Amino acid sequence: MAANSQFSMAVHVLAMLAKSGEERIKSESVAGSVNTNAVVIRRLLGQLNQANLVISQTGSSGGTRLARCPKEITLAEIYKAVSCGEVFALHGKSPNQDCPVGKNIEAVLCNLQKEIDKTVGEKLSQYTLQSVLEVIEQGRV
Amino acid sequence: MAANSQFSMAVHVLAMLAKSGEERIKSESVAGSVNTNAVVIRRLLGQLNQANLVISQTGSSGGTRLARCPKEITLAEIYKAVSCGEVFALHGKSPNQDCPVGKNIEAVLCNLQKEIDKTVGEKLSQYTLQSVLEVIEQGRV
DNA sequence: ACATCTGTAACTAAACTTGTTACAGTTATG
DNA sequence: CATAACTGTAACAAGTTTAGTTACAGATGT
Repeated sequence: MAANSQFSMAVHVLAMLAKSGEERIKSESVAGSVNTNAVVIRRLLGQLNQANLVISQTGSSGGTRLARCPKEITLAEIYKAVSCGEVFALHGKSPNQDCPVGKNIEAVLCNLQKEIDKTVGEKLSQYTLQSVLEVIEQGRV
Repeated sequence: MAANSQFSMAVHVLAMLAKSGEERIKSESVAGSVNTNAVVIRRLLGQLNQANLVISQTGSSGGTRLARCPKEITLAEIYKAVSCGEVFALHGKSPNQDCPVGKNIEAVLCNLQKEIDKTVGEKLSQYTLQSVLEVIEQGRV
């Protein structure tokens, strides 16, 4: 279980909130659908809250709802809110700077990394939470 | 050190092999440039070998060289050869099938995953090992 | 025969994600 | 105002992954 599934979980959670409209949903309910612990959900909601995607209320009859209309939330925003960010990682240790390849490879890979991340972001921004919800409610993909 | 940097390492390694042309390179030499252990390099070369990107020779004066011309090796092939594959992971546990969202979200995310992976592959196939080598040798990015 | 490589198994250490318990702080309600 | 019902968050355990290491079998040139 070491693969990062936060984006998947985030889309799931936000789809539920989108479906519920103005109504506030409890972390326990969401956890039931995602099939995990409520604290895991609250941790995730914390990140989504920081990204201004949801609004939570504490106290009795508290819960969480979307901060914006599902039509205005793109998957790119969700990805950005929860991801560690990079499709692939650069070297852990720095390459040997005395080697002509080692000396320049980092800059090349860093630029490539940015470009790939940008490409992923652009693709994800083609989808909104609304579009995801529509597919889910139609039951066909 | 848990972020997957195999793609970065693979590009580095293959760039070195590309620069050396027909000459066979020892894993020890490559390890010196990447700044890691020779066994790590040999493990990586094993994957690149399975993908028909390199050819290794055992025994004294053995080593590894590219299996093809750098112009014919795209970064997409390299990515495919070493990556675990996915930009984001699906849920670890299955969502609650009794929930209308939980029931359908997996299929939606799975399709999305495939599409993102395809997008990354297409972007990476725009670059060849040759093009990477040219940037490295010019020293500017 | 021997030195020099690759290939690979086995083990360790570090990092990360998830799950879980525990508890402080907030809010609605009788 | 007391209590029940929430969220927010810290702290810790467990499982997984990656990288680094050591060790050694097998291949090959001299």
